[in-house]
Amino acid sequence: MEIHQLKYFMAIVDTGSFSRAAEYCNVAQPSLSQQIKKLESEMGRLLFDRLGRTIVLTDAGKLLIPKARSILEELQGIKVSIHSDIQDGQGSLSVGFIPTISPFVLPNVIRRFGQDFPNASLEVHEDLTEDIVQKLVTAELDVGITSLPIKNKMLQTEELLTETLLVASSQKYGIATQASIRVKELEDFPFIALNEMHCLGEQVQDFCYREDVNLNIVCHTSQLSTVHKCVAMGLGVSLVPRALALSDPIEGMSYRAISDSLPQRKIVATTHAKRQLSYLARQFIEIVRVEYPNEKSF
Amino acid sequence: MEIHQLKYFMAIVDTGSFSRAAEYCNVAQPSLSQQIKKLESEMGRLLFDRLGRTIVLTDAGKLLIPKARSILEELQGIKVSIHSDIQDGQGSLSVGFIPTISPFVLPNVIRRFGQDFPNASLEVHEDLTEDIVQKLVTAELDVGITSLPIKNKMLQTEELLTETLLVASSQKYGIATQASIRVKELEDFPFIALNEMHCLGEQVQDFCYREDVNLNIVCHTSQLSTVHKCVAMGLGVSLVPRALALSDPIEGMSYRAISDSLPQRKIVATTHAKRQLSYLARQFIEIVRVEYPNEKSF
DNA sequence: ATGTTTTATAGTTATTATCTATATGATTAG
DNA sequence: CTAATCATATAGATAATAACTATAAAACAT
Repeated sequence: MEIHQLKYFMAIVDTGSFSRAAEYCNVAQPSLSQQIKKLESEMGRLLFDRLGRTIVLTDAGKLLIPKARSILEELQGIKVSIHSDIQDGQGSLSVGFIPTISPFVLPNVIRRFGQDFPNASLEVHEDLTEDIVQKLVTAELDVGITSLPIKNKMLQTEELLTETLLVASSQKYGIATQASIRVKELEDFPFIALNEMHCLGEQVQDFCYREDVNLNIVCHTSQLSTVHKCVAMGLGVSLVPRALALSDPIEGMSYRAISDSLPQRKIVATTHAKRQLSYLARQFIEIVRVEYPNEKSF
Repeated sequence: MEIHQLKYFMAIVDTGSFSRAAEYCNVAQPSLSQQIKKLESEMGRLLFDRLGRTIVLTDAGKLLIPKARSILEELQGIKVSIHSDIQDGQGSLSVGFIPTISPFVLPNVIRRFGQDFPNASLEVHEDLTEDIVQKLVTAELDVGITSLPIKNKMLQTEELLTETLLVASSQKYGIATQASIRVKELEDFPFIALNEMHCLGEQVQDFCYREDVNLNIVCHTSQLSTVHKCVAMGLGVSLVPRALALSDPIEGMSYRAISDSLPQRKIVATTHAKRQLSYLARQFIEIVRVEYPNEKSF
């Protein structure tokens, strides 16, 4: 059964004749005769009784009408309907965050996305950069919110913001109240380090290496929140993302910028270079950009 | 947009690859590549992202899946569904009765048909033979319940029964109580005649002409029920269908067969010779055959 | 009867889906 | 890092098929 056969059938039904239907369909009349004959033989029943000059629907023909009409309408509407479904935010999106970003942005982003796209289904993964990269490559994820560098050349990144790392410390250390903090002063305090499995841990290491700072690391933890708590307990100081200070500040702690050299990380939306970004993905990235904590300055 | 394109699309979705889908569809792989490309260009959107070895659905692709599946299933089911709709008695039927039949059979036939085919829509016309013939020819009617002769050669008839005409009279006349009635005796009583516009009127005339009976017609009416009432009032006798006596006998009247020559009319189902009889039409004819009043004998 | 109209059939042409062969590009193995 | 392998895309040829032209057959109108 072919669509043009159903079209011809409906045209004959609507016009009441093969000839007029042929004209309407811009084909020659014998084409209709042939195609209807095919349709009839496929259905195993006549669709029309040919009474010489006039034709009449058989019972099978009558019953075919609503079905044929429905199929043609459905087909007709597909293109437009997909277009509007997309604008409607229908669809699914699978995104990944690294653990040193998700705590600050995930809640707001999920809420906002849910508000803006109630018909979309969102799947969120929290993973280390490495795993996110892998899942982006295999298309398990549509978008990854990570920090640079992303070295996989299958992927492309879109910069969202540059995030400063601030010196976090409790009041116990003088660094909390100094007029300004210089890089080299980091050596003077015990340091709470994030495990290198996190890109943030690496980034801090790299920064210190570049700045020739020899940290006095007294603790390695695998979670940023643990780092934060350790600092709050006065076990040492650390370098933490500005967003942490904005989103989850702990009472009595100070978060201060270094005056002579800013440690920074670039937050990016990472996607597969060969995949076209879906509408939802683009909108999601914009939501992250907007919802990323960014109010006051330090 | 063509059906095979949707089939290929779904096969690719189901198998996850062009090659496997091609195998599944029993076509070569390039055919799929081409047809999907066509589909994509018609939709104005990519359906798959080609990531080298693997492919991933785009958002448009994901949204197409349910629509394509629904259309294919609908198409798939059409043949069977029409078949079962017909067995289900779905459809419409337009039938005609002549006025000298309808009073006896219409009510029962309509009731029975409605019970047997609750999903069918029945349209009943009461018309003179001539009009029924015309409407059968133009296919306004599917079936006509008439009496012979039907001379139009576009039509065919199927015999339902042979109906005897009985001598109807009131007790006023001796004919009501005689041991037997002979044709010639009809001349001895005033006769109530049905207008010749009715085939029954003609049939009575013809019968009398053949039997060389000279009726003493005292009244011409255009309705059988009027004939009946006139006879009941003792204005004369008449020849009426057996079914009238069975269906609407009037208290105190006699309905008796002629002993030496039976006037009869053949009741037939008339249909267009070139139209195939629908299932409903066949069933309808059988219902008329069964429901036609036929209990006792006279 | 004759001309007109409508559908069906026959044979041909044109379209187009499919095929084979091969290129391109990506992942896997050595 | 190169070679082998696997998957999709492209090119050109072939085959299937829908469409065409011409004409027949049938039915209706004049």
